[in-house]
Amino acid sequence: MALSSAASQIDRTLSALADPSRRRTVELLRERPHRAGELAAAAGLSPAAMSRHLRLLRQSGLVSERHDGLDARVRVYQLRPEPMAGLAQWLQETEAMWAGQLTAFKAHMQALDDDSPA
Amino acid sequence: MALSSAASQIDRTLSALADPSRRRTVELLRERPHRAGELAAAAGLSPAAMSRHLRLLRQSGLVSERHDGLDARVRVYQLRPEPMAGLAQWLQETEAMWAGQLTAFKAHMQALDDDSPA
DNA sequence: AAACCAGTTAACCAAATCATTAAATATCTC
DNA sequence: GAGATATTTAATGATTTGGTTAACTGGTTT
Repeated sequence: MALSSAASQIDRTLSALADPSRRRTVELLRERPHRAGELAAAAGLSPAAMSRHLRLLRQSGLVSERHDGLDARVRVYQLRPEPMAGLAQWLQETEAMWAGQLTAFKAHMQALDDDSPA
Repeated sequence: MALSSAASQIDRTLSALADPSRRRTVELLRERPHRAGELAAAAGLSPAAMSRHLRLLRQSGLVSERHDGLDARVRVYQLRPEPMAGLAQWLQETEAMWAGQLTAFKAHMQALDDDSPA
């Protein structure tokens, strides 16, 4: 199994998400795709700064870029599922040791969910 | 809900995990608690460097420290579940978005289907 | 008590990181 | 074609980060 490459992908994902501006950007993107300019404004950054963050997010595989159909100047960014899924899996491996505690926690959350109306 | 405080805890967790040496350390700790010296040797770091990483991991809430019962000089580090669970939950919110997009996609297809007939 | 051992802290340095401003690339609109 | 617009890239500078070595703190051993 290619553990080392998987590991370095986790590293890339984590260091990409470590920056608050990039994490904010990802949170915006998980609602829906956004234009680069929208992201810059919403994150309170200059277009240049956001562009650099987006390049890093692209290189880390967290986002994909496409050109808008109507106006080819605008670039639309979208979240890619793979790195997040990989990180989730890494976390699950970590959580295995807490199986007992987590089972209790999940049972608690499940109980809360069950309270929610149909 | 205290989103901002929860957010900054996520930030602390992510930036703590972003460093490869610290991520390696966490991977060692998720098998079992370790002494500081063991962690330094296993991660290929000087005791001083590892000590600084452990301080940061402690401050971020990812690990707890205790003194060994027999030899009070040695410090045993252990993984704490809360920050990892918080990060897992944040990731789940992302997965919810995939489900949401899929739902939207299906709705879109449904709308097309409704247009199609006869 | 003297020497030793586990670990942390302090001071210092090199490398990485992030924002900013200015210039460059396309692309659109008139 | 002449601007305006959306975004990226380059150059620069300040801040942060991670490692090293050397001193320091407690605790142990003999």
